[in-house]
Amino acid sequence: MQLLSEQEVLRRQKREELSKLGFNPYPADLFEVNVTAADIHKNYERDKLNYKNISLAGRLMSFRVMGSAAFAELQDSTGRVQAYFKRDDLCPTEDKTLYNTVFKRLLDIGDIIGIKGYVFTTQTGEITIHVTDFKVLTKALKPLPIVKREVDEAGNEKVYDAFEDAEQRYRQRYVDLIVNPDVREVFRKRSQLMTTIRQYLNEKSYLEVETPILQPLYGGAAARPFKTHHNTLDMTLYLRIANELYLKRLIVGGYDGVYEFAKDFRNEGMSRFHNPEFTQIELYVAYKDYKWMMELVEELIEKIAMDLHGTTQVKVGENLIDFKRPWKRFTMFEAIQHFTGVDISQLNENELREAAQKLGVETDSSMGKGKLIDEIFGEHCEKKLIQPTFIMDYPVEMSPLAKKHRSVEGLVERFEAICNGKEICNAYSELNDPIDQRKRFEEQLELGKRGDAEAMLLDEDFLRALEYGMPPTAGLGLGIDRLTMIMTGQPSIQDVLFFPQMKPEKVVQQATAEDYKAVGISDDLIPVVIKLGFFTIEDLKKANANKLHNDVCGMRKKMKLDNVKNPTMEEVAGWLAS
RNA sequence: GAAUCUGUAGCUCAGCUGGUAGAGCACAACACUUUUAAUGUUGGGGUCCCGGGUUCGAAUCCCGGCAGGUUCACCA
Repeated sequence: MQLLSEQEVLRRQKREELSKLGFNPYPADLFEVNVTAADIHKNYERDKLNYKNISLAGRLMSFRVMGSAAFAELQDSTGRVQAYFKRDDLCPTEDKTLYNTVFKRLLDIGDIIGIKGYVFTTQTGEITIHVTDFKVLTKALKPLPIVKREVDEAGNEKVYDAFEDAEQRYRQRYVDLIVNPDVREVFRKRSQLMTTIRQYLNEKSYLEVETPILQPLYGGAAARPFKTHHNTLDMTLYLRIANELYLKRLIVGGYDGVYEFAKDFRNEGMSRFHNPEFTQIELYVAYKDYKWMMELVEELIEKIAMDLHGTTQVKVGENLIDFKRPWKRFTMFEAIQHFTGVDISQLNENELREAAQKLGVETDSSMGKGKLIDEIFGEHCEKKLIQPTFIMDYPVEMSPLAKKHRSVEGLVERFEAICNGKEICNAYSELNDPIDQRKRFEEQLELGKRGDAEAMLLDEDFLRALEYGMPPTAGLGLGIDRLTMIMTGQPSIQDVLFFPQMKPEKVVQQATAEDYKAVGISDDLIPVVIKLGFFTIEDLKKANANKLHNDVCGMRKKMKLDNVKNPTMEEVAGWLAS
């Protein structure tokens, strides 16, 4: 048995009443739509003749009833439009049921209806649909949060009773999308962003591919995986943490360029920058290097900004970020020198550790050269890089899949683009020397043995592929969620995922109607017992029979259930004894 | 994982030093033929997150849970 609020009960009654009057609250037949709200607002003024006979469907979002005439707002996928309902137009005969009963009494905010009519402009200047006929398309049983907006003379929008509780918005994203148009817009932009990337890469004739999500060995990144089991094969499988090694196999196979929008899964902490599943696009192009890839990233992301905003400048929180090419470029050593004044490029491990400590970076003995450099960078540089910036040439220890630098010992050909203090992409000249790659994997295995839970595994099949020969290749991983956060100015990753991962909703313990009946409580009295706070039979059994009898009779009266007979003392005792 | 804040009506929130809950919107009824946060009058609606404790008495104080936000740490 479900506990319903007064409004939910009422809407269920209205649903019944509609049916009785012959209005199916959930009709099966299609409703012909020939216009959208946005279309009307955009084109009506200069093309009035075309809006004499329109048909539109949407959700009722507000009512302003004034006796025999009323205004309502209808929301479709493109926005809202006002509709005018006039009793004598809707009901030209003596029978005023359609207006008086169906429209005024049985419709609620949240219901979905279809209307037919013509467009006009009201005395106050609002473009409005004069409704000549309407049809109930879906009765909503739950009330929506009512968010009211007012636009003042300066054009500033004021929002009243905003629906902004993050938990409710994420758990019931459908409600969030209904009442918060800016949320709908964020996800539209996310989709546009992916379309722009796809078009850009397709124009270059790169192939969009799909590779396994269930992998017997996880690889391509340093992260802890989700583990699962295949019954028929009776084997452990992992949800991918990256698709890098599979895409490179395809480059070995002879494609010049491959990319995949990949859902990756990492079994790690959650925060406003981390969701257990996230989307990354990975791209591999043969015969290119990381410098070439930098040019591509600049061009692609500048294009995304233009497509989404019509400008290269995007406001993110307090910062105005400009994606206009060319972006600033630093080697990692240059960046550290720039922000700390210390040149660490010639230091050995002990000198590095000393330098790190002087700079206030916490160190421990397990940290090698690469880790130390990375820590200094993370502590002193990354957060300060607001405008898009390329950081190039990383220590080899941090990058087991990247090719050794063409001219500097101890580094690899790798870059990251940092924007708004966060990494948005990561790219290398890919390591294609199978002997070197095997050595790097073996070093990772050593790290694993020392307890590094994120160390990579050795992938024999991947090495076999490299042994057949992979051309020099540039590779890129670009985080779609993080890029969307920046491009839409959203502060947390949950705001760019429709359904972010959350702890399960707590389910309130609740006995069913059958449970109550089983102990001998009649249908009529079940709501009374629930109202008294006995949500489980267990709770009920603990009650004192005299008090329970008294309470039930009292509550029955309070709930004005005049048709329901009070139980006898013996009956109540029977509930508890059964 | 740590620190910190929050949890009261369908929604947004008040509720002081403890005295069995309030507002606005939403809902119901009535009035109202171009309103726009429509308006006016009247009314209904609460597991005050859950469980303990202190007390004559707890939404309020204490302890423990649960859920969420923020910041930090690890990771993209």
